[in-house]
Amino acid sequence: MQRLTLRQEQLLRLIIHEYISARKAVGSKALVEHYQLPFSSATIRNEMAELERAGLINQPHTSAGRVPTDSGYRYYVEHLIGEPRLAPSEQMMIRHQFRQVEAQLEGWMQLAVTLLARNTGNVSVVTTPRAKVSVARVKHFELISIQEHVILLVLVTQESGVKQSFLHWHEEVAQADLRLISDTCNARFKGLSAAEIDLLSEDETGLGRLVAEQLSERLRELDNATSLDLQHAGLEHALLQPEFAGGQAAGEIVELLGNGGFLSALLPQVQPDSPDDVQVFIGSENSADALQQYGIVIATYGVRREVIGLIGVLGPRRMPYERSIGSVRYMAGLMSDLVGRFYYTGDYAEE
Amino acid sequence: MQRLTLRQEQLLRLIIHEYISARKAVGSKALVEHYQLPFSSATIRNEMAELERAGLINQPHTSAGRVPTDSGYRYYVEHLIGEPRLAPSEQMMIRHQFRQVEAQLEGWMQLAVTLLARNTGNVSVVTTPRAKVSVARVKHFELISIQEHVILLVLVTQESGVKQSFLHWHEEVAQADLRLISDTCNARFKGLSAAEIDLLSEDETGLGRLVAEQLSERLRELDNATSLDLQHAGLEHALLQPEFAGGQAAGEIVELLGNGGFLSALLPQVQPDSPDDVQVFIGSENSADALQQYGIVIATYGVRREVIGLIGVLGPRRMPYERSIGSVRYMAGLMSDLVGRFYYTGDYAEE
DNA sequence: GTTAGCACTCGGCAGGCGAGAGTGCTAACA
DNA sequence: TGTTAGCACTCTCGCCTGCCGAGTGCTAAC
Repeated sequence: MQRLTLRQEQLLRLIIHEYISARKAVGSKALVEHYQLPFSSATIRNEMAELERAGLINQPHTSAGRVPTDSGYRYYVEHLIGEPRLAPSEQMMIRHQFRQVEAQLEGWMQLAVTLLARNTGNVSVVTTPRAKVSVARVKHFELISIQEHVILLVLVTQESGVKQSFLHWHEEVAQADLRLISDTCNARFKGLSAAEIDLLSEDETGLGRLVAEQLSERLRELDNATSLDLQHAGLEHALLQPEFAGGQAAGEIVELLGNGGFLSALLPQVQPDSPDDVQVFIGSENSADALQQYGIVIATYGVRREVIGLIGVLGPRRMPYERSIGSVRYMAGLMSDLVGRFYYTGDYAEE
Repeated sequence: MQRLTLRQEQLLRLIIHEYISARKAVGSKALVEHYQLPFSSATIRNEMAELERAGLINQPHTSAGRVPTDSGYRYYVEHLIGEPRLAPSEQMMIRHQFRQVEAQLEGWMQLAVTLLARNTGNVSVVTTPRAKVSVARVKHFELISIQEHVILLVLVTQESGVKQSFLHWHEEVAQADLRLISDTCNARFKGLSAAEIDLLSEDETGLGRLVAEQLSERLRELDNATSLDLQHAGLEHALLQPEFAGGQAAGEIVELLGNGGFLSALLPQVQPDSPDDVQVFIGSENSADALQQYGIVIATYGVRREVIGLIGVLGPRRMPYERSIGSVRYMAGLMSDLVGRFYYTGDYAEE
């Protein structure tokens, strides 16, 4: 696509801004008045005709105003907004809020997704960061007596995954005895994968066998954890958008977010290797049918190439891309930072 | 309120059923035709006038059909549906699904809320069961090395609560050393509450002090856990109801469920001491303003009087009460059963 | 290159109208 | 006494119609 003239670009920008905030097709006259342009509406009309020929805007019907097309938004995102950053004051406010919260992953995710939704006025989503390696192996586990018949098993894998589960056993076992069992089993199973434990577990008897079975089961859960779990916030923003106000569309977006449909539609098109870099998908640019009516601003976060999560914003195609991109970029960077410390370095207290 | 005649009761039942399924005001003629009543529409009209005088139904406007009032639904729930039970085949199907899932609380809650939503065609909610005792005390904890600077702390309280958190420490500590530390600290802190640990922690140094601080923090979190956390499912059902289809109402219900507003509005009016017994709140019967437009069917579940959770259904006033009450009662019983075994007895495998 | 003017298009809205559903009342009937 | 048929009346809803205004493209003049 060839580059537009400066005036055309500014015009496109104005059309998009106006359409985003007023959510109805924008006409030449209204545009001139509202922004006090130094041209008459007729001139604007000529330019608009040009933009329409270029496929960047179109009219829903004759004698209506113009509405940006997907390519129009694309041009805007590529050429007209540069690399938006959050204002320093906003960055400070966000960092401040993160300092208030417990230094734990769930808290960070919860806070990030909430702030992002509030900041962009749209639905925002975040996934847990996941290691990319595929076969989980035992690093260490502990057994803790909870109640008469209930034992807690805590498993840590070599990839720093943590998993806990409850064992039920027919008789009470003292904590000291649990320790003996866990010591021998730890020695035996250290470094093994689910399949390898299965081979050994047949030789085990009694509680040891139950432990082996549980370990194997948990490891397999980690292995099969293709389903990154998705958290979202700000759903109410989307429901207030006229695009999704009808019961039909509202139901669709809720289902999309609720049952994993969103992730499985989104994942194939996300480049996992552009850390902290924001990717934008506008309407028909989405490969999955289910996403055709949305605009998506998403980034990966994590540590180097080892653990990767997603964080981003989901909204109607008519979305404040500039602000969204800035916010998502900042949030992804912040989350990468936090997860990095969390996985690899010392205390978070002094910031 | 005085009792109605048999025919009036049947009529009320029909009106409610018809209104629930067809969701528009029901008229005398349509009723006679649809259910092939052995009376003419004129007779039905007379009876309807009587029901209206009793305040059980009313007309939205002259020459419209009749719509049940809150008192109408109340009469229906009290006198016309008895003690609905789920069909045995449905019970079996549900139990079967529970057998497929990991024997853990989160899994059960997730499954229960999903099934309940599907079964009733409405939004369903569930909270974690919480012990009613107020001060948490250490029973046992373990320290597990995760990575160079990261240690996992798993805490079990005397009330069988489990809490985990990550510690960051400036140097690597071998698992064996962690065990030494945890042994001495366990001996020292066993049976203590947050406040009591705070007193001792000043004498501690090094890692022991960090552990003490963390333990105290986690215990306080358990103490202050007034905010039962709420899970919900089936939101899409509500959004498809015409009552909530507008963006306005849709936004309200999402916010209600999303930020704790629902629980804080509901809790004051729920009787906590009627275990497994279903409570119904219809429209204006709800004490909180925010709930006036909803019908709520809710039950407590848990173990004796010690741990109590909520499970139930939220929908428009026009809600299938009979089916909802049956489903909620069954689910609450099932959850009580599961939680009971989980906290107090042996294996769940054989059902 | 810009602008004023003009004829034209079309969505949205208000108003009028008729159909249909529903009601209460009255009088007749079993 | 309870039930029913008939009737006059009311009100909503959907449909049509005509008008208003916003917006457009084109042309001619500056």
